Amino acid sequence: MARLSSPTRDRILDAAGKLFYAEGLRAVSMDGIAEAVGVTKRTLYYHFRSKDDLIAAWLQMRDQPNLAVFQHWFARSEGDVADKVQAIFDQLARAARRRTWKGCGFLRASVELVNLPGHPAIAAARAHKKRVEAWLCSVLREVGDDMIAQTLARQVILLLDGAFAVVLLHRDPEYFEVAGAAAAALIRRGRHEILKEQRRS
Amino acid sequence: MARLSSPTRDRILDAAGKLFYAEGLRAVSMDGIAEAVGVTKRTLYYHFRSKDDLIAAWLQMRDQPNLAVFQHWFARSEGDVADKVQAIFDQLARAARRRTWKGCGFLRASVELVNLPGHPAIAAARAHKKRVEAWLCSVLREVGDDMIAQTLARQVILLLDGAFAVVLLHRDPEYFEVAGAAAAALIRRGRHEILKEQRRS
DNA sequence: TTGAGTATATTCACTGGTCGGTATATATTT
DNA sequence: AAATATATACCGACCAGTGAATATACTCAA
Repeated sequence: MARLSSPTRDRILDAAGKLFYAEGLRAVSMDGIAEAVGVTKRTLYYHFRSKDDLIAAWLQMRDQPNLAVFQHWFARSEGDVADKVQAIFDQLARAARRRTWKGCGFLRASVELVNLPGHPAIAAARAHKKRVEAWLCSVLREVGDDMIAQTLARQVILLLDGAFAVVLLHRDPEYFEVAGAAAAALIRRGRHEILKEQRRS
Repeated sequence: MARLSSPTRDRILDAAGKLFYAEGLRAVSMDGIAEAVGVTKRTLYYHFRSKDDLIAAWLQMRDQPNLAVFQHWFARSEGDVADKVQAIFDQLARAARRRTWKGCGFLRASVELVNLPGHPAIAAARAHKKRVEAWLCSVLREVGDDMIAQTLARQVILLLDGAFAVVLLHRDPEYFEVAGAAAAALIRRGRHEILKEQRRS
């Protein structure tokens, strides 16, 4: 039986993930992955039951690190919450200038697997995006009550994923900055409404 | 030589488009399309040079009608510009409740063809999204000057495409409503800034 | 310490099926 | 007869996945 962790398994996940992100899930064959890892295709099927399993394992593996990058960018930056959220978009604009940048692997997977609604990779993508949304909600809690924070978190997520899609299409990182400005404006407006309510009471 | 228009050609485009939208570009084979049209595969290749050509022709054909739907929803609705833009999101929320809804075909094509940057379908998708953005810019011109209108148009596009992506992932049409509220808020804020400047002068 | 036995890990060679695309022939229309 | 349009049958390449054999590493009794 294959173990849950082994050097070979990690090498497979790493190489396969790079290929999936660079070329797309369906554009990458198991033969191609095997060659990239320097291993026979049979070894792939020793460590993973199927290609679909490998895809899902890759996305599950990326969940925590991806969220950690957002949290890092947020924590490192100066200013109020709106500034810190905007900093995430600025960093993404920088990343998107690299030729190797190809958008969000989770969103892309959900598009490529749109005809397989029960695919485990889609569940992984959903879980990841919900974790990001929940984290945003927690840091936006200082702006307003639960409902305001939740709505703002959703709006930020919409701008974030919108920028992923639009920048991938037009290859124009400026959209990340425009999205960041919109996110900051919405957050400040949320805070503003609270101040208005405080004055009222 | 194949003509630019013929009943058979139209039937192919129609059936192929439905399949592409429902299943994804790579998940649909030319054999499958031929069977759906009720025609031999050879006939497909008489009317279209390749599968890639067929994909591009489908997206080019969808450009104008898709934009027209947005314009129709905008024109039919009551209220100011912010309300009318929000109405587009509300209508999309309604559409997304259908089981057959699968997001935006243009965005999905750009994701599926991410490893073929020069693909004609990507050019078609870019042109379509830019046309939508330009139209939004023209209707937002009444809110502020060219720069304000352009920024707002981009922010609306970001929320629109973000909602396409997020709703496709979570299958939760509510995100369209949240996105519409954000778009309306940003537009009203744009108008508000103008009023402030007018007061100042 | 060694050697038999066992679980783990990997290789080679292969399969059935699907894919995009085509060579050739044949209708149908002008 | 010439141009347009469709059908039959086929090709080589690629794809996900597998059967059988083998190498490596660990376990434990003599």
